[in-house]
Amino acid sequence: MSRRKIEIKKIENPSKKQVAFSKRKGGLLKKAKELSILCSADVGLVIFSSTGKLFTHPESASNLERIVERYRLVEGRSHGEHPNTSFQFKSVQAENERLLADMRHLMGENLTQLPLKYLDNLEDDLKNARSRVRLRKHEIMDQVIQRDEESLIKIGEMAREHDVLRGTLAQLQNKLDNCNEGPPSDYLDDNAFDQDEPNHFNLIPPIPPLRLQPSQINLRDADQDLQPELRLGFGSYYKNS
Amino acid sequence: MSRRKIEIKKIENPSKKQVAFSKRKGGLLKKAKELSILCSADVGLVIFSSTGKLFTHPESASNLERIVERYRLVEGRSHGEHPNTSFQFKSVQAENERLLADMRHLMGENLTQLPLKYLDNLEDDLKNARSRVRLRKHEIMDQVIQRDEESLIKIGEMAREHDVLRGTLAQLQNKLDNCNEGPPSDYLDDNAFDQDEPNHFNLIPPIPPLRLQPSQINLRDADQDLQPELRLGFGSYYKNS
DNA sequence: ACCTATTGATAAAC
DNA sequence: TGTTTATCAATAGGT
Repeated sequence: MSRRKIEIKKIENPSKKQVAFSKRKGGLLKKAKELSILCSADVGLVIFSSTGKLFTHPESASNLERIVERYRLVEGRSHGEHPNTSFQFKSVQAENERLLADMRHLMGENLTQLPLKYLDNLEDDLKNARSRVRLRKHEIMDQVIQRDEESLIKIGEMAREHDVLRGTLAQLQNKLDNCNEGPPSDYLDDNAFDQDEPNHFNLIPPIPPLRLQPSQINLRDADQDLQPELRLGFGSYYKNS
Repeated sequence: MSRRKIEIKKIENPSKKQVAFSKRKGGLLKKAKELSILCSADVGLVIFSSTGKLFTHPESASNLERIVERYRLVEGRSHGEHPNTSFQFKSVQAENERLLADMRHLMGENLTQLPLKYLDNLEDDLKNARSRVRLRKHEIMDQVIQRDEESLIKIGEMAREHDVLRGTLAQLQNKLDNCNEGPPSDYLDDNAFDQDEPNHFNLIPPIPPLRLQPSQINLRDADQDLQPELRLGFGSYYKNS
């Protein structure tokens, strides 16, 4: 429905996916509303974006809740299920189990019962995930490198300023020394450096001049022995079955 | 969207309403499915016709039930009116959140807040997982190939036996024909082939001899267009945080 | 249910 | 995110 026909399969490009989601969500909600109005139908629509954001028709939660209840009533009747209080808990628990199973698969575990086609998809997902992770790593590394370069420049500038200040300071110190040997003078203003204490320039320790060091950061090989707390916490989610 | 623009208001004509409902219901369900596939979104749609008939996406009641539960969780959470406030429930829910977060990372999503070290570990995990998946795939493929070869051998043996049997059968047929032209004979025993019916060898249709076909199975490229239900159901497990 | 003129939805580009 | 535009898809009305 647009400039070009698209195949109905998962959009990998996150940006395109987001745009498509936004547009199609709007279209779907609109059509849901139209159907409900035109045909006096009870239409309930819930949409979770892949980022977990919720959108519904109708917008009113209580109205949607009514439709959900109606659905439960009809569906429960055909399956002999009754909406008891523990249902929610069971449902969350069941979702947990599914998540755990998928998670294990994503970690390359418990693969023995999976059909070849599923494994093929899994490998594909892992490949895509890894390339996204690599992309993000490179983004971060580029940022760090850029910040590093900027820092070096900044440090250079500061070093030069610092040298100038030291020079000035030395001059002032000399003049002060001369003054102490001769009559008092007002060359120095107590507030010139916003000091709380009176002048004790001769007590200021000599500051070594800043010099740039060639800083070779090897981001790739750094920290091969990573902190355990930075590992995926997956292993800790295993349950006894 | 059609021959004439229509106003979005209740269709009074029952016949037109029924036609419109049928068409638009199909379109809505189709678009719901498309959105869920294209954008990895969790989409639940229930439609009650004005006559009370129920249509849903997804068609599977358990999958829709899961989405409904997810909706309830999110909606209840935001309104603080969740009836089930037991500690157990909350803990399962919290575990769910953790699983989801890790899951997203394993799918290469929501990476922006992760530190470089974590990403490094993640990439490592993904690499290892993928190699395990590949290993398992190859195991399966090797099994299939081996079974295939064994089957070919077996078929070869059976084909040879079959030829022998056909030869014998032809001989017997000839003899029987000769007997029918001449005096009766007892060359043939009714039970020789364990038949329920009396001999009607000339009624047995000719069986074409089995011959081996070179069977080139391309396991790698087979089924590139995989069934969506074989995909990881990850997208559908997202929740609001 | 099928047909098709027309409106509506939307992918790509900005 | 919003707007525009060229296309593709859905569908109202007719058969």
